[in-house]
Amino acid sequence: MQKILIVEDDEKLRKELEIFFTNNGYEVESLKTFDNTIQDILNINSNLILLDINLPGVDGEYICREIRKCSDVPIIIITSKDNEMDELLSINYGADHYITKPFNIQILLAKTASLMRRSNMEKVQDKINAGDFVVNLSNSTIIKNDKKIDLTKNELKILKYLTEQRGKIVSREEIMEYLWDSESFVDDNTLSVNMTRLRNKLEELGLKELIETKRGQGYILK
Amino acid sequence: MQKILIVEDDEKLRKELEIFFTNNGYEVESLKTFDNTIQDILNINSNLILLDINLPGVDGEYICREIRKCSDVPIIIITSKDNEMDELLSINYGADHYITKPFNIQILLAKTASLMRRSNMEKVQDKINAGDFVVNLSNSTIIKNDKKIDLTKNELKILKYLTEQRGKIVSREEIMEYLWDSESFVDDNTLSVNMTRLRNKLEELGLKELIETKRGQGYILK
DNA sequence: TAATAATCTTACATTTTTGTAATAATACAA
DNA sequence: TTGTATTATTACAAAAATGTAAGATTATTA
Repeated sequence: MQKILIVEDDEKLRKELEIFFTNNGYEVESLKTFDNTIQDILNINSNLILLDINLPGVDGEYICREIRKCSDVPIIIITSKDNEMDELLSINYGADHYITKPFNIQILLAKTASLMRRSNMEKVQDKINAGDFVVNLSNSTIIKNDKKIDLTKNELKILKYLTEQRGKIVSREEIMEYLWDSESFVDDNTLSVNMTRLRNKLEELGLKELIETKRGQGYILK
Repeated sequence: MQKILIVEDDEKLRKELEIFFTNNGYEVESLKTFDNTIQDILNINSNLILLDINLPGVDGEYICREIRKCSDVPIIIITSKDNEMDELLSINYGADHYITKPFNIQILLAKTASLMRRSNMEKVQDKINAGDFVVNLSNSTIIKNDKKIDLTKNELKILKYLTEQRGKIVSREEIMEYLWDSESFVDDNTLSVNMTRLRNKLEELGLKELIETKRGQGYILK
């Protein structure tokens, strides 16, 4: 169940929001005192924060920034001032959306749902979709159509590196540094060997000549 | 250089946007005819799309959904109707933001910048930041403070799985299915062994008793 | 408390991954 | 074309990862 944290001093509005979001299937928690706001907010592990920017004796902008230092939780700012500077500021200090009082609560609901959906999807994006194939980082596999092949740690790293810079030439030195942290001194030829191994697996998937050698310059993933 | 694609039939507004974004350091491309809109949009590889929802003879909602099928590019909807249904709809069919004409162009600039920043960060999120430690999927390592330890494929998968559901109890069966695809029939005890190995590495990092056994139920990452 | 079932630990054999060495192939310049 | 530097390939040995077996712990319940 998704949890929404409400940080709002106006008791009437707070209650209204609590009831509304509870009725719409969310778990709701809210802050009623504001003398230790940042700590309180960070202690409550929520999926979205509804934050009134004009709390008594609290710098809302500062709070927003502090939250952002520790967390990517979506933040919706509630403001009562309708001028544009407010909007600009809220964008700049890390909030994901703002609404001005009074607001339409159905729109707020749609926006919270949309932000949470996005934030959930962002959780761990561990697949690189390269169009003609997909690299799965946590399984260490490459998938094309319905064929799947396991990659070893080295093969995965090379392929990931090249895929991220698809279309660019990547030097052998760069790849070697990425592979071996330039700690242990590994023979230059070892890269060639690993390259061959990767290429063989790619060819098993029908990805022939995906990695092209640019003699004297490096490799390029086409 | 970031590229913005403008899809707007009002020539005056289109020109204005082109000039404005060009002056602000973006590469701008725009659609002037709308008889093959979806294909045109998909062919132009842009970092953000500014889409007028009321194009002559074109269903903007449909376009938006079609784009979403193929791409996660941020979409900002331009609408002239100021009623709420429009906003709700735009949220639901995949747009990231909407603006109503006439709009303040500085606010639009801020919003485009913010959406593009977010979308760029989303590219490959291959690290799980768990607060007290970080799991790096492409290196297959776990990092705490400045200490780094290599994880094997199995250890990584178990830790990833538990971390993603931190605070929840995860059954042994679930983990085993995740580890071995329920293809090969691996002994139940093998999980225990892998668990021990992972726990030993975690302890090397000072992460003692991070994974707790819930006898009869599974494991929980605290 | 004793019996039982669940989980843990350790040691070991097998398989996989990795790096190196020796040799081959290739592209490019003289 | 020939010589040279760069990259590729193959085979092999060392290292790492993995699964299994056997026995040890631990929690739960009768």
